[in-house]
Amino acid sequence: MTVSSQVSDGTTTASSVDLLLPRGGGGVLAAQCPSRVVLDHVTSKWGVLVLVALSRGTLRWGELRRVVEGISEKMLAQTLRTLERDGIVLREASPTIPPRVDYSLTDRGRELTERLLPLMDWVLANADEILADQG
Amino acid sequence: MTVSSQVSDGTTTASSVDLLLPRGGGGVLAAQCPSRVVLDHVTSKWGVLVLVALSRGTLRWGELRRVVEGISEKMLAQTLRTLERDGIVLREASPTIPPRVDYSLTDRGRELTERLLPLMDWVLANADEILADQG
DNA sequence: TAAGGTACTGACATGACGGTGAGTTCCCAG
DNA sequence: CTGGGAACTCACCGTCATGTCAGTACCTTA
Repeated sequence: MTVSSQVSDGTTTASSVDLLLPRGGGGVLAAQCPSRVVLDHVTSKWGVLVLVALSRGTLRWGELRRVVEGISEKMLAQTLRTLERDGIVLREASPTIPPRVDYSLTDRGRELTERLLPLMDWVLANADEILADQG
Repeated sequence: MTVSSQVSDGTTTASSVDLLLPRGGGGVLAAQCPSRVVLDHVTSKWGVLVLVALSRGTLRWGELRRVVEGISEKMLAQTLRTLERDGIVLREASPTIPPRVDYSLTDRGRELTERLLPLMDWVLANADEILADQG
C-alpha cells in the first residue's frame, strides 16, 4: 500500500512528514512560508481541474473551456495566467488568423501532476462513499 | 484500487488519467460530479494544512491552533467540523475538567494524507524556485 | 478577587473570489 | 453585410469565505 515511493526521478518521499513539519515549528505550517502562496495556486478550485485536464496533453483555450465544466472565461484566463507565471503551464500562441493558443504542462507541471493525480484518483474513488456516509 | 502509474518517460501513459477524464466528458471535470465537493474540502486553504499537521499524530485543539500558524479559531473549528463529517478526522472529547479534545486521522484520513504528503513535499521543495523565477 | 487556560459558538464587517455581460480584432461562411 | 467563431479583456456587482471580537462554563493559580 505504499504509494509515496514511486516517483520516477528518485526523489524520496518516505518520511516527508519531518520535512514538512520541522520539530521547532516552521515548514509548510509557518505563516510566512513561501509554499503557502504556491499551494494556494495549485490547490485552488479551478487550478486543480485545469491541471488534471492538461495532464492528458495539450489543449486549446476553447477545449479547456469546454472540458473543465462550469469554468467561466474570466476564471480560466486568471487560472492559466497564474499557472503560467508559476512556470507550470506553457502558453503557445500561433500568430495565425483565427488565433490559436495551445496550453500544455511544462516539465515542472508534469512533476506536479505526477503527485496530484494519485490524490485526485483517491478523491474520485471515495467521494460517493464520503458523501453517502453523511446523508 | 488502481494506484496511478508513475510517468517516467515524459509522455503520459494510460493510467489514472483515463479514470479522471473519460473520453466523452465527465469524471472530475463534470460540473455535477460529487468529487468536486470533497475536493473543495480537501484542497481548502486550511484543510490541507490541518491534514499535514495531523499526519504526524494526534493533536489537541490548542496544539493545532498553535501549530497551524495564522489560523483563526473560527476557521479551525469550521475546518475540523467539515473534515470530521467527511470521516477524515476523528474527534475525541474527554468529559474532564478542563475539557480535553483530541483530533486524529481516521483510516480514510491516512489514505488521503498518503497521497497528499508527496504533493506538499514537492510544493515545499519547489516554492522558492517558482517564486524566484517571477521576480 | 482577578486573571488565565481550555474548547469552543455566534454576531458582525469586509474584502476577495467568482459570475455576468459587454467589447475587441480579424477573418470566413452564409 | 450580418453573423459567428477565436481568444481574450474589462467593468460591474453580488455573495461567500474569512477575519475580528465578544461571550460562555468551569477550574486553577496568583
